[in-house]
Amino acid sequence: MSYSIGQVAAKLAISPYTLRYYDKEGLLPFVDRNEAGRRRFKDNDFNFLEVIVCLKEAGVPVKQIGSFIDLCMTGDTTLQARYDFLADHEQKLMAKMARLQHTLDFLRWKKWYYKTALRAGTESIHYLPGTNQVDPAVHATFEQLVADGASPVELGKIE
Amino acid sequence: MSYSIGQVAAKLAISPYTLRYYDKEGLLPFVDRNEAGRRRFKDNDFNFLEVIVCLKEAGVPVKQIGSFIDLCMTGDTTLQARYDFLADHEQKLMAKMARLQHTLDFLRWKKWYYKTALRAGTESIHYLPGTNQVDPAVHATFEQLVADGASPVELGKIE
DNA sequence: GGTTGACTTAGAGCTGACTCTAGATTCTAT
DNA sequence: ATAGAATCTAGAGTCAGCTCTAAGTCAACC
Repeated sequence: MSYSIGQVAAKLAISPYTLRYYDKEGLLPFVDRNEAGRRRFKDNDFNFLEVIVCLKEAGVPVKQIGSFIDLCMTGDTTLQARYDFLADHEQKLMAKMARLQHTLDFLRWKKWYYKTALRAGTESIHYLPGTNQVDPAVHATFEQLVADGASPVELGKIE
Repeated sequence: MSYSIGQVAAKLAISPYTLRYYDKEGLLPFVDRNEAGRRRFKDNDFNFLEVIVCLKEAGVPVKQIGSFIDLCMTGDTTLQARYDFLADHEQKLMAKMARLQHTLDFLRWKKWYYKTALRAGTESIHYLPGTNQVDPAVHATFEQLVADGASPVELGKIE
């Protein structure tokens, strides 16, 4: 079974332009061509494409993905290097997810901030008396509610 | 207490160039200037800067962050819009984290793939007999191990 | 009083990742 | 057999998000 660039693009939900660009950047050295020079993707190529899509999603730059594919094409001597590459990006991705969790926590505290302001009809309930500056104690209040067992998600919900 | 652009840049670990760029894009309308026209950041400005950094980390484009700051400057009539904005990006961030979790799962399965190949000294243990194509059953084998209670993280570890 | 260093602006330059155009070729369906 | 759709390449264009340069201002120190 073989597939045209259009079929592969549809399956992966990316444009044929992008696939040609990836090819130009050396990400698709495994793709065959027919007599007319058109790309013919094999079933096994989807194993590579899956990896490419995964690394993209993980935020790995195209050039580095190219290096990984190079390793794949070189053979069994690069097995350790390929493992190390994946382990490295696993660590980076875990670090990123931890940062995103903090970001999410922050968004939830700010939602609570606006929810309470909305209930009061004005943001000024959070200001230091007589100023336009946010009282630093407001964040502490939120943190205390969470420490007392409230869910940040629930605290931010309206209704 | 007030801070120069350089001090703020150092505190946030971003370059003064970037801060000026954000200002140009309308993200810092709240920053005062001294008589000489130099930016003077106030303590309260860090509340805005925190939000900007958070939204950046969440992947919100600079222009959209500018719209949010506009809402903030407009006053209490925009409280609901600000809440909705944050709630929207909370949802988007949760969706992104779910995708990243799948990406992480994939990286772990591939680590296991290379770990087992390394143990055998050759990737060909994963190929269909007599071919250079990966046996689709290999992934199923990994999934079975996970279904039987193995941890994907442990399965990918070497030693 | 002169040098150094941090700051100012406008605007140019850079990078990554596409995205598209032009012009030619090939495949598919009637 | 021919129209229309899909593909090919080379190379140009686009966009976001910085990043830097140039030319000038200003404050601090020796």
